[in-house]
Amino acid sequence: MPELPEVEVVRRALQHGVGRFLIRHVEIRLARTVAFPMGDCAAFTAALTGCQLTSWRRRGKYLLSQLVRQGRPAGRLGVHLRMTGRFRWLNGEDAPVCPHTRVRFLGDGKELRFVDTRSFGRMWWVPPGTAASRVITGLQKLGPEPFAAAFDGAYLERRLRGSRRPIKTALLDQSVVAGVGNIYGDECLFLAGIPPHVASDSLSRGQLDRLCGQLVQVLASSIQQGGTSFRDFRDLQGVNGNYGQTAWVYGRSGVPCRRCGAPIQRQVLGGRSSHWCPHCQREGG
DNA sequence: AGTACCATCCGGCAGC
DNA sequence: TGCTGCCGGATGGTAC
Repeated sequence: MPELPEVEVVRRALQHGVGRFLIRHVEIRLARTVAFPMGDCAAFTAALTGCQLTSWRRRGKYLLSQLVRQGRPAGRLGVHLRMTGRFRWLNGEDAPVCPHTRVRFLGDGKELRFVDTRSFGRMWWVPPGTAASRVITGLQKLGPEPFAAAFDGAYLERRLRGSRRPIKTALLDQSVVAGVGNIYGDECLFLAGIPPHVASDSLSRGQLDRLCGQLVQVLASSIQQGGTSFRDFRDLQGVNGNYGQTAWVYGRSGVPCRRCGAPIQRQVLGGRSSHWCPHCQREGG
């Protein structure tokens, strides 16, 4: 369930908190976690042993770290947290290895640990000189970053022209815009006053402008809060968030809208549950 | 081509 | 208390 803001918060913590520790040993406790080289834990382990994880960048919900061995580029490490994946940074301290520990990067009394309850999270080693998208296929059809200048109402109008599918389904489509999941999809539709079920191509330019604006705002504010707007999120120290942000509609079906008191509706769209206020989100509104 | 729909992966948890 | 079914990102397949 980490979406763009949570992944960005993790990226920043990895970038600034973990630093360049030297990986002396890699322990893969669940082989399935390694998506490339698929089924070859030894190759993955060999590729990362002796490396430092230097800069971390984010694309959509993917994390990419530059690997450096003895001062030379040694490929990259890609990570997708999926729903329950999280990193734990152990700087000298001891922590029992829980049963959901999937991968351990160890070195000099420090450890970067990947813990993933439902084990859907994935890691890829991108060999030097290889385009990341050749190994991490999900990167290929990723749409623009919400914070990119190219993402605006005009872009959405163009991209969604002729599409009859619900706007909520389009928002979750990573090829339309990268990084939006169910929570922020519902929240930005509420903030923009648009019901989730309306056909994508029936929205006016003004509505699409508003939708873009609200999406950018809600993502930015969540990053600012530390990405703690959803209950399972933990920082690198394993500490649960401060619930800085409360959802307007997500997960609130049946309870009164925080703004107008009308009962929040729930509807399945594209196989995913959507939550919305029938009063604050009206067609044409 | 665009889209809908399904199963898959997995464990926590709500509801009976 | 113990079972069943729901839930969810992304992918890959089928079907229209």
